[in-house]
Amino acid sequence: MIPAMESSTTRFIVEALTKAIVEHRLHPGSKLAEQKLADHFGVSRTLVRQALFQLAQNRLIRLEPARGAFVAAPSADEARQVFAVRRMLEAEMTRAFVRKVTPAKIRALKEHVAQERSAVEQDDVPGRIELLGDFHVRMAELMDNEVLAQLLGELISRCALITLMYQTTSAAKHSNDEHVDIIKALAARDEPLAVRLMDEHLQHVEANLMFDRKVPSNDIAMALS
Amino acid sequence: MIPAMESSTTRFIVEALTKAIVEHRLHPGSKLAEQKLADHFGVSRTLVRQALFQLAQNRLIRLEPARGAFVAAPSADEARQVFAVRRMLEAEMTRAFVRKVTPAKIRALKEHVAQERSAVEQDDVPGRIELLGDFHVRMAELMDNEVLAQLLGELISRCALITLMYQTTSAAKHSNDEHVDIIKALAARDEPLAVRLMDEHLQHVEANLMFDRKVPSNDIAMALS
DNA sequence: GTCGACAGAAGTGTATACACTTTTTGGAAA
DNA sequence: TTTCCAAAAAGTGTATACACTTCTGTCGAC
Repeated sequence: MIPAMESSTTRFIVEALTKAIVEHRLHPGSKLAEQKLADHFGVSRTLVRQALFQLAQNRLIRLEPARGAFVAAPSADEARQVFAVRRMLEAEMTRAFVRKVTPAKIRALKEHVAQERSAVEQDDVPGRIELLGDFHVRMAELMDNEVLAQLLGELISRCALITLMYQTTSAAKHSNDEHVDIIKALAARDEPLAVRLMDEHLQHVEANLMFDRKVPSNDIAMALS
Repeated sequence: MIPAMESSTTRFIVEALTKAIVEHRLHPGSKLAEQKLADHFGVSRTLVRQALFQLAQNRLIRLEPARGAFVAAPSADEARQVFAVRRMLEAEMTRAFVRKVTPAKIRALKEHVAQERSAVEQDDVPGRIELLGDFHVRMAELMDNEVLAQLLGELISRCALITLMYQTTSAAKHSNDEHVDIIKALAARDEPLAVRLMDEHLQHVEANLMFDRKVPSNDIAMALS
């Protein structure tokens, strides 16, 4: 390990693991053994541990004392809470967005939705999940509020895990359609409609989750390769 | 260091440092040298580093590569963003609270406000800051949404740092009074009024910050500009 | 006197060592 | 075969070692 690697090594590990978890290559409940991860990334356990601590703060993994790290398996109850917070935050975000809307912003959102559509149509599951979530982050970014964007990003990471645990494939197209409708309302500066559509959209996403589905457990070497 | 200390040692360090930062015993910009902290807490740098990483994720400190950790000094712009997010989140939280209000919840809030008042009257600055912030966290907790409570808690920690950097003493009493008014509106189940009061309250808190006050910063460039 | 270079000190970044805990395993007893 | 227990293996938690970077202060060139 070259020391001048800027310490963003940890960040790299965090992102690789986040991606693997969010894209479901690492299943909820899987054990993340430090030495195995260290070997895989070619670093010492030190850096892996730092990364695991960060992931634990993001609630993507669970750390059990003296037992190790496990990919988080959010309960249905936690899922409901996360969605409740998202609805609160995004309702107001939508309001604020309408008040500050510009043609350029609408264009940016439309472009994003087009990408979504193509991912949905190609049945690109990981890409689809990421893009459908990013729609909401993109809105936050367009409001020039990094704090909001980052917070929402974290919430949506948690949602992605939940979504991938529970979401049916058929719901994706529906989400994409709803995004289109939301943009129309935003462009029309119809605040009540936009807020209502956003709220209903999030309720639909939540309602379509299948909380009774069973989740498998798997091995890390395969998922990260 | 006894190994069976459960690894909550790190948590202890995080909390001690958080308290010190939020109570302004560590000034924004101060350097946090790992070995000094390690000596102070009687542990190795390993645990201190873990704690510093966590604090960095909470935005209470800033980590500069190869240079070390410094107590964060949120910019006025960041303060505005944080408050914008709080207003979004808490407006909706207030709405939801009104819909789920019970006499017991009102009683809990009233009790809390009484504590606030006593801290304000005794000029207990750290206690006052903590309690005034906790009012909002308490509301979140009363809604049985841990995710919301924790998120708001983090936001308010950041606000506490901002507040302590910028808030005038006189504003505290005002905040306390506004909390009383909010509770009245909640008890009366007057949703529009409660939401409006909460929004105005947060705007007042923000407006009363003195962004032009010179902060005791170690950053020479800023101090001399 | 000012500037720059260099040596040492101080400090961070990563790896490794070691103590302790949990899990696994192998076999003996029932 | 099943159950239980002990010993080994594997794994986590913390401390320490060492390489590298940044800072500081001195000394010589100008």
